[in-house]
Parts: sequence; structure tokens; C-alpha cells
Amino acid sequence: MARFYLTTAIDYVNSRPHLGTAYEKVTADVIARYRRLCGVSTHFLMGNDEHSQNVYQRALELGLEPRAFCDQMEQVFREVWAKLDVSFDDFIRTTEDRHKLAVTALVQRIADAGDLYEGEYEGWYCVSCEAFKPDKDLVDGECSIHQTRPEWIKEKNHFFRLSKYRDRLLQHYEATPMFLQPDVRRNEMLRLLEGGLEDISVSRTGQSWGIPLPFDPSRVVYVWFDALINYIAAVGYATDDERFRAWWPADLHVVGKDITRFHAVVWPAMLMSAGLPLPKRVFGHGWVNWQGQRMSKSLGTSVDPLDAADRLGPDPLRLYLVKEIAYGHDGDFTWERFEERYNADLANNLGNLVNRVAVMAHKYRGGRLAPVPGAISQLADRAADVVRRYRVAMDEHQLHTGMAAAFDLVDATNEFITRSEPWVLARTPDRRAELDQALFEMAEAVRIAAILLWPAMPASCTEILRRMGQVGPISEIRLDRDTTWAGGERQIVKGSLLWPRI
RNA sequence: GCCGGUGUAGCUCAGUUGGUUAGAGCACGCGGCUCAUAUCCGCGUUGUCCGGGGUUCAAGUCCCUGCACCGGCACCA
Repeated sequence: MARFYLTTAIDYVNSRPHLGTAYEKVTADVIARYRRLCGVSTHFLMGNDEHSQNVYQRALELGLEPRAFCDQMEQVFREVWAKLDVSFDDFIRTTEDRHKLAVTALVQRIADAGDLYEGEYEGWYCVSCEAFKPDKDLVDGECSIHQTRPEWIKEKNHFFRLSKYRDRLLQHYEATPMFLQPDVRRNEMLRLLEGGLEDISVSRTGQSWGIPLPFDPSRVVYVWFDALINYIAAVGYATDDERFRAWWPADLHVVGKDITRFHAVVWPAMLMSAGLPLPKRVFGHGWVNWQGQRMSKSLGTSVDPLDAADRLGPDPLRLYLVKEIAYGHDGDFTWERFEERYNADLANNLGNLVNRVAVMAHKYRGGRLAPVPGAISQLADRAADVVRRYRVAMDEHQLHTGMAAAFDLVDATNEFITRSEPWVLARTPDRRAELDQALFEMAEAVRIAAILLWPAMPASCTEILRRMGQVGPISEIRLDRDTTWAGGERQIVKGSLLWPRI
């Protein structure tokens, strides 16, 4: 049976998730739901990254034990993901035993391969930050946060022989053009690889918050090296071989464009060193800006996803994120535009369509619809074409194109209603059959559109399907079988407005 | 500095491998319908597809160049 394992980045828990974080999870969720709809056995992983100094720092500020703080933040994150209907199958935290065991095992395996060595890391170190500062973070030689002069220090550290894997990585990029998408990101990584790689330090000294190196317990694994390993830890690496073989390698890592390097260079090199298969694909998505500006809490340019979901509903927010932003590109979010799209796509188009179809079905036929035997459908070809274009787009993660295709069917149905004029047919007794057929067709088209839009708007589309006479659980719907033009009698259900115009 | 991207209707953007009168949504104007959430349908207005040069029978779509804006350039989930 076909399977699909996809992941998102795990998040630092030092603050609440903002809309940009939610964007990543929602788009990944749409992909996961699409695969399930295709009948593919899907495993969707998310989680939290807890071994960061920022997190440790934040816990201390709040007077909490780091672990207790992380427990609290897990609830905060889970609440947001629940509100947005993000259907992950597993949620991993890097402080869990299964993760620690996997990190310990993988680091040991990389060491056994001869790819770790002791060296010295030197650089500007800000004592207040407890962190090394790259030059770009220094202003006039001072730490930009604390306005103090950092110290130049040397620290013994363990290094990973990243440079050793440069050629193999290049070969892999050549042989597997889809490994990193979109192409902008792939080109960036290719140039980086062509320029050569430097080894990276993978340990930190003098920190207790982290996972000890198996062969040097006085040091902990650097948070990045630690974090990446969650993708194998979650599916049983070092703890459940059978499960690990069943799910690894991942089919898709969904990550932000800022961290593609870690996923498309460092992570594959780690796996090569350990002799493990590489993930099939990495997708580096863009940013969601707020009124044209990069989202930032300190600048007051961030949006809380819960506020956005409360404003017009989780599904309208999800649709906005996947339909209005070309996946892989940066996009913009404003309240004005969110409301504009809500009114245009949902209130005026889809919502109004669902309502008018249900009302006509009841007004003219008591809610019971059935196609006329032998009648030729005027919408079936259009629906088939939409489904085809939708699948091509969704298979390649062109989520915005897939959504646009689905809305073409909504438009086609509204046009069809205007052309067939059911209200005229209803006044003409000898055109009963035409009315039967027209009513059936519009309901059938709406049913198909609702299935296509279900990955983006699960709750709303489940309700639309119910109203269009869908019987049986949503989980049993299959894209190929259930989006072909169907016959059969059905009972249409009326209901309150899904999306009142605002 | 090096590398890359973007620049298309008033606004937000889509435009596969170069091919007929350049598209969508919103906004605006006119017309139609009334089942529907004053919704829907049709028609229409505005574009030197950033400027300049070139290749081609043919370029928004390829090449060169100028301008403007943005991003990447390694220990930032």
C-alpha cells in the first residue's frame, strides 16, 4: 500500500506560534489530508524543539523549571493546532526519551563512521546571551541585544565532517532534481555546494539543557544537530526497528525557506554518514508578511492565528493561506484582504451556491434529487477536467493552483444555474424532467467541489457534503472513486448560512 | 562585493516547453435574472507586460544592457 510520511519543522517554544508558523502547519496539513483522500497511508509529524538556550532562558525568566515550562508551552501549541484543525498523527518533543535515545544512537553512529572530531570553535561570545555572535549580529563590535562587548573565546568542540559529503550531495542534487523545491531554493543550495562546505561544530560546552554526547557527557549536542534527528526519532529509530523501516525515509519535509540549508545539506549529510536513506523531498516555503512587512513580535507586525481564526473562522483562514499565497513564494496577509477573499470566495460564491442549491432542491422537489435516466450531463466534463487539473497541481504541491481549479467548478456551477433557469422550468409543467436533471447536476457538482476543497476546509466541506446528501463517514471518501460524476438518488439537507457576508 | 529573484490593468496577483485579439479576483460602468447571503450571470473601461537594444516568421515568455525593489552569502526552527 502506498504510504506518505511528511513532517514540518519543530518549533522553539519560547513564544506562542504566530501566523507564519501556522502557515507552515496548515499547508502541510492540506498536503497530508490530500494524500489521505487519495487513499495513501499517511503519517504526518509535527513537534516542539525544546533544547534551545532561548527556551532555557525564557523558563528561568518565568521562574520555571525548563521542562515544566515546555510542558506549558506544549499545551499552548496544541491548542492553536487544534483550533486550526491541523491533523498531525504524531507530535514529538525533543525532551522525550524516544528522541534522546535516537539522538544518542545517531550521534554515536556518526562518530563510529569517523565523521566527528575534536576541534576548537572560536568567535565572539556574549556572556549575557550565553551564545556565540556572528559578525552580522554585532553593532559597532557590541552585542546588539545587550550593548556589551563580547569576548573572543575558544572552546573545544566536536565537529562534524560536513565537507566530506559535498561531492556526494552535489551528485544527489544532480540525480534528483526534485529533492529540494522550489527551484529558487535548489539553486541557492547548489551554489552553496559548489562553493564548498565547512565542517560544523555539533556540541556545546558548559550547558546542561540538552542531550549529552554519548562519548563526552560533559558536553551536549548542539540544538540544531539534535533537532533534525526528530524526524527519525518519531518513527522509531533506535527504539522500534519495524516501525522505522515502515516509515523512513520521509517523503516530504516542509520547512521555512530560512532553514532549507539545514534540511537540504546538513541533514542529508548526517544520514549519509549514518548509512541511512535520505528523505525524498524538502520543500522550502515562503513567508507570510503582515501588511507587506516581515512578521515580528517586537515590531508589532505579527498576527495571532487564534485571532485570525476567531475573526472569520478557521476554515476561511486556512483557505486564505493555501489559495491566496503561491506555495513556495512569499505572501501577504491583511485583515482587509482576508475579508475581501471571505466575501468573494465563500459568502458570495461557494456559500451562496450551497444555499441556493439546497433551497431550490427543497422548494421544487422536497429535497429529493435524482438524475434523469439517459440524460446527458452538461457539467460532468467540466468537473472531470477540474479534477484532473486539481490532481496534477496537488501532486506537485501547487496548492494554490489546486484550490483555484476547485473554484473553477464552483464558478461553472453558478453559470450552469443561470443557463438552465430552474425557476423557469418549475413554472412549466412539461419540463419536469429538465428541472430534475438540472437540480441533480448542480448538487452533484457542489458535492465534487466540496471533496476537492475538503483538505483546505475540512469542517466546512464535511458540512457541505452532508447537505448534498453524502452518506457515510468522510474518512471513507476516496478522491478517484468519489469525484467521478455519480448517479443515484439523494436527499438534500438545508441549513443555516455557512459564511454570512460581512 | 558575489549570487539569485522580482518589476504584467486603479489594487492584489496568475501567466507551462516563445505562437492566434495578454488573464483572474477585487474595484468601477452598463445590461440580465430572481432560486440564493443586494447574492448570481453577461458585456465593458484602463495595461508602450519597468526602460533600451538584440535573436526569431513570431517574445510578457530567450539573450545583452540600464533603472527600481527584494532575497541568499553557513552554526538563525
